Amino acid sequence: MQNAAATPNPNPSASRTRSRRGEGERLRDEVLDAAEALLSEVGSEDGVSMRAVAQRVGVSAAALYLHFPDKFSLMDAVCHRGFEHFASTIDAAAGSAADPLDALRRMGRAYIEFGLENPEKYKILMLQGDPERYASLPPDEMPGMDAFAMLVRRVGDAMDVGAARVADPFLVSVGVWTALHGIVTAMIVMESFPWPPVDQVIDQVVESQLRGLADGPGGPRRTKKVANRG
Amino acid sequence: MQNAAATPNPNPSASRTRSRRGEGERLRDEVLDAAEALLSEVGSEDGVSMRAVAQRVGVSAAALYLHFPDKFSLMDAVCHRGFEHFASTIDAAAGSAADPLDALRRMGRAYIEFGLENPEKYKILMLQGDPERYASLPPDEMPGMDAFAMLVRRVGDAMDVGAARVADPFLVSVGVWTALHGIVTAMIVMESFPWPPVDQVIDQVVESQLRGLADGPGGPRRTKKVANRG
DNA sequence: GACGTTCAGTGAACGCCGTTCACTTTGTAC
DNA sequence: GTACAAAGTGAACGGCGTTCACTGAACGTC
Repeated sequence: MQNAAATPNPNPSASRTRSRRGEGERLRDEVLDAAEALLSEVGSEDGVSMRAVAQRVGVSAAALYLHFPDKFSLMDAVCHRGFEHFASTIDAAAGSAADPLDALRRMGRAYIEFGLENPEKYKILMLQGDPERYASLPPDEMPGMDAFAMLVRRVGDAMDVGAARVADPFLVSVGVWTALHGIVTAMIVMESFPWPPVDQVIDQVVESQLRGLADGPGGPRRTKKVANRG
Repeated sequence: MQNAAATPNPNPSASRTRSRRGEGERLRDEVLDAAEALLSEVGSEDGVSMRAVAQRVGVSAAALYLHFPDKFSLMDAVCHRGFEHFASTIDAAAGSAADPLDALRRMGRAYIEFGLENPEKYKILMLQGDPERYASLPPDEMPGMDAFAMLVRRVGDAMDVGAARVADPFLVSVGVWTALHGIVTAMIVMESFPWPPVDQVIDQVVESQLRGLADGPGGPRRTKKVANRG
């Protein structure tokens, strides 16, 4: 029985030379690289130990604490580095859209694709919420908050130009986002579920959300009160 | 800084007397009770250690291994005990419905409520998927599979009586379920998100899924091919 | 070129964890 | 009374995150 974390260092310590004076930050990047590689090899946060990361870099475990106060911060940094362009990627996807509703459709696809391409990071960032440290952050420092703000804006746009029913854009955005989040989460975690082809699932979720947004001649089935929020 | 797991045994060992011959199973239930209590106090699987469970029961840590081969099995048993009536609760919710579409609405609400009332267990069961052990289970042994099968049947019913657009019931059910799952997951994990009142969110998600299901005079915006699946 | 400082990093330890195993205690059947 | 099996113990193993006193090299200064 093999354990990926126990695999001897593929980049052994012999190769690493101590940083020169003033180059201490070099280690920080090396650590992030090693942690990221280890994470995607092992697939879960628990499988990535500080000792294993250190060994792969070719450094003692204590050295990691020169740059990260604890393991949580290290994993956090890894994930944030991976999600640096999350919001902009999603927003860019909307760029080539024909109309605001189409923009939302493209954003939805981009969100799901991004999540499925970075499963370990998505899991850690969005599912691991250590209530003590994460959940107590101010809302605007939460992981996908900038991406969410864009979604709210886009939903508002769609309503402004009459492409979507008038409703509370915040509430609608919560619905859209949780639906996207649900599909990413479920597909990541429950690998053995007999998922239909991913494109079909994306279509199903995104389209049904959009149908909900823009219901045509039938008119709204229910009136929602419009509210303003941050 | 206090650690709930380190709290001294509120049911100290003095009170427990060794089981009589043939009563070994007694310990099993006591362990499950203690683990469940600890889990809901601490809120995460990691916070529940075998030693802490044992201490609370008033027994050595090794004794737990007489009834559970490892920690995973213990947590699994705790969660399954909590979710024993998951499927039936959800199905019961549909019982009093006026029509098949209303039945789906009530099931959705029941699903979300059940999840929000058992957050730790929902997290472990649905989010912790240890790929090595869980994900490789045969599909019909996955946690909520019986509940999902009911959903597929109900969606099929709605289509049969003409209450919903004709489509692939399996695919539609995946969409409905992932949406419900998304909202439960997100609300459990991201506590500090400025959630709208839970009833509004439930309405938003469930209704938009149902609007997608039953689109009236406008007719289907897109045709889906109908497929059959186990 | 010796000196002190400071940066970059080490090695051993602490207390926790899941798990194992040789062992004891206890009740019962013969 | 004795043998046996069930019920449970205690100490240990290796791994974990983290801390802390310490070291060796590089640099500015005299």
